[in-house]
Amino acid sequence: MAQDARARTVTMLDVARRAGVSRALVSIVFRDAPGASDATRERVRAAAAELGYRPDQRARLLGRHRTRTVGVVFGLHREFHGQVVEDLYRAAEGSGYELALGASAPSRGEAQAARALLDYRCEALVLLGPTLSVAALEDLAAAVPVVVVARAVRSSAVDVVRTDDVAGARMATDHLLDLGHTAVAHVDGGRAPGAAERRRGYRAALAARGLSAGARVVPGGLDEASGEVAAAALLDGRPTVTAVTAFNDHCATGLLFAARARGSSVPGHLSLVGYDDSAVARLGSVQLTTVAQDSPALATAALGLALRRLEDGPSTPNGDGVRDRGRGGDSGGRREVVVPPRLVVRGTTAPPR
Amino acid sequence: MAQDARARTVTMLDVARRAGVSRALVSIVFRDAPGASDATRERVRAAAAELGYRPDQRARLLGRHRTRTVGVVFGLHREFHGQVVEDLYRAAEGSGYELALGASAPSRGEAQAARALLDYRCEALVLLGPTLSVAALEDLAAAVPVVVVARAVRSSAVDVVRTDDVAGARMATDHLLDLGHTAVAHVDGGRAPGAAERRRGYRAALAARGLSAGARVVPGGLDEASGEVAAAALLDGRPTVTAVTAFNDHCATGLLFAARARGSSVPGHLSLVGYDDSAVARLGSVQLTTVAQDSPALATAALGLALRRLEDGPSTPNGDGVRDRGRGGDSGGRREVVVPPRLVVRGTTAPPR
DNA sequence: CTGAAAGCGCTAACAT
DNA sequence: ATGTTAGCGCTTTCAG
Repeated sequence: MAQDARARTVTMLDVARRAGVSRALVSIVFRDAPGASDATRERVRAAAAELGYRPDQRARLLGRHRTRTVGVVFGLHREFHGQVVEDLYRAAEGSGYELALGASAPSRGEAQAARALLDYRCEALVLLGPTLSVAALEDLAAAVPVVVVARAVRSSAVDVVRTDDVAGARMATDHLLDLGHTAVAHVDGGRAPGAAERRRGYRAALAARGLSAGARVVPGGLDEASGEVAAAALLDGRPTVTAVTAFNDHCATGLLFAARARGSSVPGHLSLVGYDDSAVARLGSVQLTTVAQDSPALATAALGLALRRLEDGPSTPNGDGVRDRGRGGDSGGRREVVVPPRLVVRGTTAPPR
Repeated sequence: MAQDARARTVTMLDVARRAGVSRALVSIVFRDAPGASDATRERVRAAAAELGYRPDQRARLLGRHRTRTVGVVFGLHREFHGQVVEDLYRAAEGSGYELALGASAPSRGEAQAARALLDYRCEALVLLGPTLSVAALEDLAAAVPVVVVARAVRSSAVDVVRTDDVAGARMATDHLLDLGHTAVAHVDGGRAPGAAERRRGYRAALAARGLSAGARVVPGGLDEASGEVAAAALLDGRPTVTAVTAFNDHCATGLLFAARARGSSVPGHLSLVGYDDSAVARLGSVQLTTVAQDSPALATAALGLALRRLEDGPSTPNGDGVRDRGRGGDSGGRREVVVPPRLVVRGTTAPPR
């Protein structure tokens, strides 16, 4: 029963006729706007259902002056981004706003994704761990409110929501130090968003115990392969460290595999802490000690900031209370929400032996 | 220099005025339609650039009768989907069609994602490994051409593009059998797309050597945790198998960790084959033998089928040659493209000892 | 090559 | 409560 002749698109007028009312009435019903009796609403909805009518979003958004759509740019290959996107959907539910996704990947730039989203007239942009230059971000911010998630951008043009990575890395390092380790290395994330902060947290922890001299930052990255490379630097020859904090769980996993492949047991010979509390970290047979980011909180805050910008627009001089120009003299008072991380102690960390 | 007063949206008319031409001209230029001198095009583009004009996609799509947009539904937490989506973008480049993303996740159903895409009037839908019922798929297919990727849907309502999973699983199993293993188990993917085929390929390989009696299918899944659970079933007590094929690399990774945690070496005590050739599989310290799916081919074929449906629409009775109603008497002749898998032999498989 | 004009499927005043 | 009527920003035909 394959209906090959695609039915002509059902329009509002069709529904109106079917229900014996005017088009405006149908519009009212579908917008849940006041001005229609319950009986009519019922009738219209029934007619629509029978015809399989669904309002055309393009037309809706065009007619309305606002799209009430927030664009989200995320990395297709970033596990953590998937989590945040899911939480953003949750956060958007019932907010009256829709989400539009723009994917970035090695072969598809973030700028391109963002531009495409703007072409659909998203009213705001949420960028997950963007690697865009500050100039590029400000460029986007010139068009719509921009919220950067998981990267500490120092620009008065964008809002920022991020985990306190300095604190996170510090917790991880302190945990190792508390266990008695004195030779702790950090495999960093290079130029990845958050990497600088995590390096800083690591160094701060060492400094606080007068161990700065022993700081050892090894080049890493955000995938497993980078952890593997770091393992070579760290473990080949006579091992000089007994513990490592890695940029993230992926990196830590690579390191873990590589360490075990070399016969060094974790946490026997080497203690290891990751970051992000990913799926692997939770495995019973991995039990990676890690620093968890509160993705729901990040998502909620990000969407919250975006919506606040939209609601207290420049066109609404006197908002309903909350004013966001709190500090400095810069117009708009860009905001930064910093979410605390949480250390999850599992099985890859133990006292040195 | 934060410009707080968002500039009023720049419209085509603004560009026209600035360039000293008519609106129609601007339209022509931006559509790359014939009817404007090179000099004029230049002038219009310049004016647009100065004003930062970007055509409004909503209006564009509304005015045009076609949206030339293909909707893609993918799983936010499926690493392989990310790969295919990236390849779909590549495939779409220069095709004259745009992609619109709809994400599914535990908290956001595929149907919901698909519906949202249809509300934007996508002309076709590409669904990656959907878990939707056949009825639901046919429902969608009633509205637009639907291409299902990575799942063997037996319905005349949708086109299908998939890896030959039976062959893939068989290659994996044969490889183990060729190495001399006789006790080979399969950790399956339950009800996941492709799981049934992979079970079948596994069984076929055993049957071909008269080993059917020793077939052992262990319940698994598509994440690491499922592999871990399977490991318990397989390795606790006296191990009864010397080799395992897993539903995918994630599952295999869980199994690998769990096996090593139990002190059974891979491939020493246990040979292991995954599926998908994911990032972890390629790690130097993992070197997982696996079955690779040709993601670029899948993406290209999927988009190709979708576009073919759109171009040889029912409204174009006599296409430019290719006819897709080849077999059976069903209207439309649904197509299926089966892409061959490729066995990648690495280090987790070895002869039994 | 240009300008006028109808229409895409809605929304949102404004009348009745 | 219900109908009428302009738009929204663009595409596309058609006569200049």
